[in-house]
Amino acid sequence: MSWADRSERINHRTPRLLWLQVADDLKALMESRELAPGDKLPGEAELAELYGVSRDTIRRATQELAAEKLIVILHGRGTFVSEG
Amino acid sequence: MSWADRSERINHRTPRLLWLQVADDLKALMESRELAPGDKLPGEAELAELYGVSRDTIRRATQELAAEKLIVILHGRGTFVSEG
DNA sequence: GATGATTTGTGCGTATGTATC
DNA sequence: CGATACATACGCACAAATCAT
Repeated sequence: MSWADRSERINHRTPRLLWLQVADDLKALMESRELAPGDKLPGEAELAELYGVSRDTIRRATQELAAEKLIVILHGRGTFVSEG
Repeated sequence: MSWADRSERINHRTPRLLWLQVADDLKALMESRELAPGDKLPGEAELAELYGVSRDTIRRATQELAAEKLIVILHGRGTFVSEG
């Protein structure tokens, strides 16, 4: 997909955890197939900018998705949408 | 060692400081050699989850053990049980 | 092979807000 | 009130794995 600003997807003033909001948005992108299996996500630093949150928040979100096996995180390579 | 939940080692209802309880549990693991010299500890965030305490509490505990030279904390690398 | 850029892994320091003792 | 602790979040520095030149 073509990545543009996604900060409008994030509400900093609700009690809803930021990293959950990020995780949910990424899930929605995968469910709608805008993010397809095998696709590489932007780097953590870039995602942080796109969402307007810190890298820490991005990492919590991606680690949650990795625990759910929706994505795969590879050291030194990047983060990818799971195949199959 | 294989790290699993250690929250049962922590009693939140005693006046005993949480970080001391964590430090003592880590010491016990080292004395029993479940944690051997050179072993890498889980990251701060993971330890926080395993013990059911905050990262703040984990850091106080590890900094105490580092001051006692029982462990070595290396920026960007991790935390390791001291050799010898 | 060597070098530098990219990307994830990890720890450091700090801040805010809440709750409990 | 102050001390302790929790939860969340920010930004940074340094390390390690990988990739491109």
